[in-house]
Amino acid sequence: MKLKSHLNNVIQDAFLKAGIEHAPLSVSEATKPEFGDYQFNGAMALSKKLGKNPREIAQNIIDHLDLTGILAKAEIAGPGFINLWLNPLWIATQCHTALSDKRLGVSTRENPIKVVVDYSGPNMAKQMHVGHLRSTIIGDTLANLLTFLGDEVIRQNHIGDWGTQFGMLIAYLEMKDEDGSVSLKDLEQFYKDAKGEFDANADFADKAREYVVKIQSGDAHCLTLWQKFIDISLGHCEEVYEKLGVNLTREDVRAESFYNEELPKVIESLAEKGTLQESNGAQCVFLEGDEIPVIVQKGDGGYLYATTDLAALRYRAQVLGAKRISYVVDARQAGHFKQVFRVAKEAGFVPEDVKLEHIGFGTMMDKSGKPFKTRDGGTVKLIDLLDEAVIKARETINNKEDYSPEQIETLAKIIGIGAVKYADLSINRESNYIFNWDKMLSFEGNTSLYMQYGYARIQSIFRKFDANVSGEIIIGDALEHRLATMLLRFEDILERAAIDASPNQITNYLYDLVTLFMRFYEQNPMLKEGVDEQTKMSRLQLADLTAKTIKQGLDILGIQVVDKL
RNA sequence: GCGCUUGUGGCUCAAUUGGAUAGAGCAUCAGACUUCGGAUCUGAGGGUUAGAGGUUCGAGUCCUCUCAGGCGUACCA
Repeated sequence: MKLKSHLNNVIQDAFLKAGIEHAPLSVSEATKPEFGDYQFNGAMALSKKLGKNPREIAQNIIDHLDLTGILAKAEIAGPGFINLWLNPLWIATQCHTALSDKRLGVSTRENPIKVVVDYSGPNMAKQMHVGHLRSTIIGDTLANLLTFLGDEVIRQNHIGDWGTQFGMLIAYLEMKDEDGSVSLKDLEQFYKDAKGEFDANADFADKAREYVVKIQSGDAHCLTLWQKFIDISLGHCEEVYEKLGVNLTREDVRAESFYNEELPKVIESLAEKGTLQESNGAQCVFLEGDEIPVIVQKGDGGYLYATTDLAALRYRAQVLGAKRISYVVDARQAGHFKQVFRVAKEAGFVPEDVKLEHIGFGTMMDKSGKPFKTRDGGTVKLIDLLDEAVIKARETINNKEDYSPEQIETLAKIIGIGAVKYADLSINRESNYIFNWDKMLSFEGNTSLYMQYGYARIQSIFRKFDANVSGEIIIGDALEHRLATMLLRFEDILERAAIDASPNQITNYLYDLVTLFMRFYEQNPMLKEGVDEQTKMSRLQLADLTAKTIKQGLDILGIQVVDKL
């Protein structure tokens, strides 16, 4: 239900009838219940243009407003606000329709586009650490969201599988263990050991350097070893994705090395366009207004990540045909992407109409506000963090005696992983955020557990009711009115979140929805004595739609629900 | 130095992108029918939105300056 769009049409219609010529202006949600459901503030904005006082304009609009369909009432307030009340009958009908729809009334795009979402991007030389968490879950949510709305989403996992450190790693792999599966169990340690050997053993260091050259020149033996190393390392990542419930597969992997043979061509193309300049031995693109150039080829002939990113941009725009390319990468790389995007457009690698965006995010901090580290200052492995989340979740539910150990385990995973993801997704993407176990695993406040509790509570009602729900939805009081309206806002919220790539708009909505439902639940009994049949059926349907909306919303965030907590 | 970015109750975060009296949750205090799941709900106190100017009908939001923090600043990714 594109609620706002419907309301805007009504307003626009009134514009026409009132003889106001102006580009469409949008309604917004009312800031308070006393001010109705929606408000239109355009009269004030029009005041200067039309040379009339805003209240007069507002009155003119109201006089021509259709109050027979969506709207029930409109009032002028303050300097020229128009407060709008939705028609309860209309709301009820829409909720009823949404309930019978698998997509809860959310339409699919009329004009879907191809969108590349680049996220996660772990380095194969090391185990995934907390630094990859945000990219992985924000990116996955964005991909889920756009898929749900109907876009053709192409997930791209730009893994780091190339570079000098791989010479060292595969040389060590060969020396240490033919099979590889044993010694790679702990990649972090493997890396440290290899580095240790590199520093201590001159022969080994030579061999490592030799291997770098060999891989890059396509030596079959070295490439086989390298491939083996990547396979195992990627396997570790997939274990993490599995635990996280993230929808990334091998098919989504387009590694750095995938673009290798494109790199010289990128340089060539830039040279042809005449944008390339040599500076201190390196090949650079100087952008107007930027002091620092984009270096695309080092003095020694090697390529840099800007080169790879340019190749990837060209591939995504020209081969994959993407119209929107979103990079979910740490905010600190804003400068890099700004430059690379400009170069890509100016060089014609990416057509003008393709939207390039860097979806930046802040750093994860500990309780004291410092970057998240282990006690001894090392990076926290993602897998350890997730395991700890499950353990902590288990502690919060260990007083449940009617569950089997298996059920507890399943529940702990859903709660623990959900908490980690929700905590991250529920804060503004661009700011740093404080990682706090106690807060994220709480039943209170804006947490996944509170949403899951709300959902389970509704399921409990239906377990008890255990019959078919039928009949109409009747908006009986102000709370039902608000709840029903909130439910109809779902699509608008998703749409907004998709445009801004900001999952926290979804979590904010879900939190408001669940809070509202809890109040409704306290005040509007369904199965208690003395509730007439019609009211019962109506309220049950509102509860049902609430539960389905929570479930769908969390599903987009990659978080599961359970019928019983 | 230059550039980007952040600053909102004691703490953690919102604020529909310029709208009405800046909202939640923790924490504190006070309440709720022998509970459709009390893992809940209701209420109270707590704010000069870092500071100073400006733009306009209207500013937490936009502009300028100041203060304080974070990050980035050519051959790592």
